[in-house]
Amino acid sequence: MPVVTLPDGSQRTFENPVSVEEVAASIGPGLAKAALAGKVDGQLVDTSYVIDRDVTLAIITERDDEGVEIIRHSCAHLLAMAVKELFPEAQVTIGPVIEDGFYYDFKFHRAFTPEDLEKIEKRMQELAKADIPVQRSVLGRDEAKALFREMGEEFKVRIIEDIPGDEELSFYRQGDFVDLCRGPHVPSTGKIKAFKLTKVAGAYWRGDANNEQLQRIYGTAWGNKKDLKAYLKRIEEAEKRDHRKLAKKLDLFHMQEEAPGMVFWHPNGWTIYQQLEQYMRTQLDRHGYKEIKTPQVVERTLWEKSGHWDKFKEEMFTTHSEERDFAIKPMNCPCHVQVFNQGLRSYRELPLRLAEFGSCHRNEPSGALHGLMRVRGFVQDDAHIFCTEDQIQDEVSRFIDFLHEVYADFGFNEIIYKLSTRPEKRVGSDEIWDKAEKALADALDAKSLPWEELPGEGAFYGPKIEFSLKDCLGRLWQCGTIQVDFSMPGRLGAEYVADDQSRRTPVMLHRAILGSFERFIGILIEHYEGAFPVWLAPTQVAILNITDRQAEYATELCETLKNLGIRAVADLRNEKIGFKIREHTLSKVPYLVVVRDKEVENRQVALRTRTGEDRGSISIDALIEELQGAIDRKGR
RNA sequence: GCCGGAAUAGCUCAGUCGGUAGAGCAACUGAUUCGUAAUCAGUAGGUCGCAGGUUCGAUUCCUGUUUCCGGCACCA
Repeated sequence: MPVVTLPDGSQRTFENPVSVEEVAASIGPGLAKAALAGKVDGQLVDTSYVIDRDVTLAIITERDDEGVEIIRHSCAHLLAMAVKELFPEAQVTIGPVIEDGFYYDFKFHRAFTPEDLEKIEKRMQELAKADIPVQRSVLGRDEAKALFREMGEEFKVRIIEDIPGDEELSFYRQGDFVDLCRGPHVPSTGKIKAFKLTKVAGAYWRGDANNEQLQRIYGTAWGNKKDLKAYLKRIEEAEKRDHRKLAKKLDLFHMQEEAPGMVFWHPNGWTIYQQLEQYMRTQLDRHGYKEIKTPQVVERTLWEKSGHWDKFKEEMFTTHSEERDFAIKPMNCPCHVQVFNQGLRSYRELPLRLAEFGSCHRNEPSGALHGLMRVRGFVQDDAHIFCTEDQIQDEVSRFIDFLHEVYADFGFNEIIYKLSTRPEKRVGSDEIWDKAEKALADALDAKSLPWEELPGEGAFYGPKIEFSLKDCLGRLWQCGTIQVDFSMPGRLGAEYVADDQSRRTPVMLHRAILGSFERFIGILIEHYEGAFPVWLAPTQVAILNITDRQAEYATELCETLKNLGIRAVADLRNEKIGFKIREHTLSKVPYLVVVRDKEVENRQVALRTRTGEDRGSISIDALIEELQGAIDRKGR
């Protein structure tokens, strides 16, 4: 006599074992129809699951996140079913749920075309409409292997071979299509109501570039049509924010064929870049860093000593002169150690924080390039802290404060923290790793910051914390990092004299807050949709006259503002005011100042913002106060 | 680097089932001095990414190549 406890605390007693579906039906026909799965004692199960003991049960519907996930997963199966019907020679592999959707990888002798995709989607719609029941079954390992081998599904056989022997193998059948799957799934294909195939792409079997390449079909699926529509809208919005498109509109930078992965900054973009650099320079100084500058072209031997040549020679740009090989620096750290190595260092100088806006070049694989987000030539807000092991935690703690301050100035308040710990292949004793990992974890804990551990993801030379920020669309961007390095100072002969007169090797902390300026600006463009906060805006205020009568006053006002360091322009063209307003609004100038005869007479300005807000006539002093207040607020 | 797609005027795009191309905006010229998101008229602008091939003829078809786009892999 199972007693089922529902989420509202109510209990139902049944005479005999009952299925989830039956429980739902006993509550109401609407729920029975909406039921996608059940959650029995916290475990997701199919609606066909039979309850034969006392349990807690929640009926999962499209309103639950888990319900949407199940729909996505089942939609992947529906996709595979449609593909197998239309292209019987295609082989199925895996079809997992991803953010906002799913994909399914197929082995097929040719690539799927967009027309294929249309056909497949159409077939999926028919199959969904047919409301085909989805049935779960359990098979023995040999039986299952034989089944798939018979169907010619070699990849499924390989997957089964990789599943630990003691695990139960469950299968889901809908019509003639069977797939190995953990489940749960929707009870019938009719529950899949809102989906769309989005793209085809190549993908490697098991994510390994050495394996054969498969055809991956991506799709999105939602609990209902409304959510699907909202999602498609969201994608459209994100496309409008594309920094590559906005860069053209706002004349920020360009890239061209002769310099792939390199940026040609235009005056507008370079203004933003300069604001960032000057801002970081001030901040670094305030936080006890010394700025340095090191060479761009450094002999290969140094990269051999640092260990980079071995691992990254393919990705380094090289050149030569007078029989010697050089590399254009891909990173700054070895050069910073050279600066540290000049003269005999004392423990009293530690921690020594050396910062550089170091221009680096990496010959990234062509397929990786992506606007400003992944480039071959970039500049980091890079710094290296030379310190003792005992100073690690305090330095990390200071760094996190510094980083929070900077991110807040850009309006990024949601930050994700990840701690990557020792990988299998590494240098340094376990004792040192214990200490370093603990120092990083303690620094995070001391600030009560939530963090996730990524075991084995640390660099071979030490553990690291990675800081990701969330933009206004909820996308995550990893920007900041602090990495402990036990290896390079030793390799490059860094030493200091300790208080007991012994010579010791310092620990080096690699750290960056923005990451690369290029990428960070790319993120900012998308985050602000090109409407930069006043402190970063290429033009902060545009002064517009109505007729020539106000030209002199407008010019004078523009000069006054410029003398205060405000980026002002006077637009004196013989154009209608509406035209000028439209142009400057489209170029997202934060403040528009209109001067009419009345303003000239009263030495005032009529203020309008780029959002269309009319602030009326104010004095010049009030304008200056407004502008400077906005500049000082930064992105906060 | 791998798979697929794309490349036409400064920008956004149309077009040619093989007969050397067109729109809007921008630019330029002229007129207009016009109170808060587009004044009117005119002019000019393209070896249709690059290199080969097929063809009487290629921007169009084929091959190669470069770059970009979407994924995958990579990311010191």
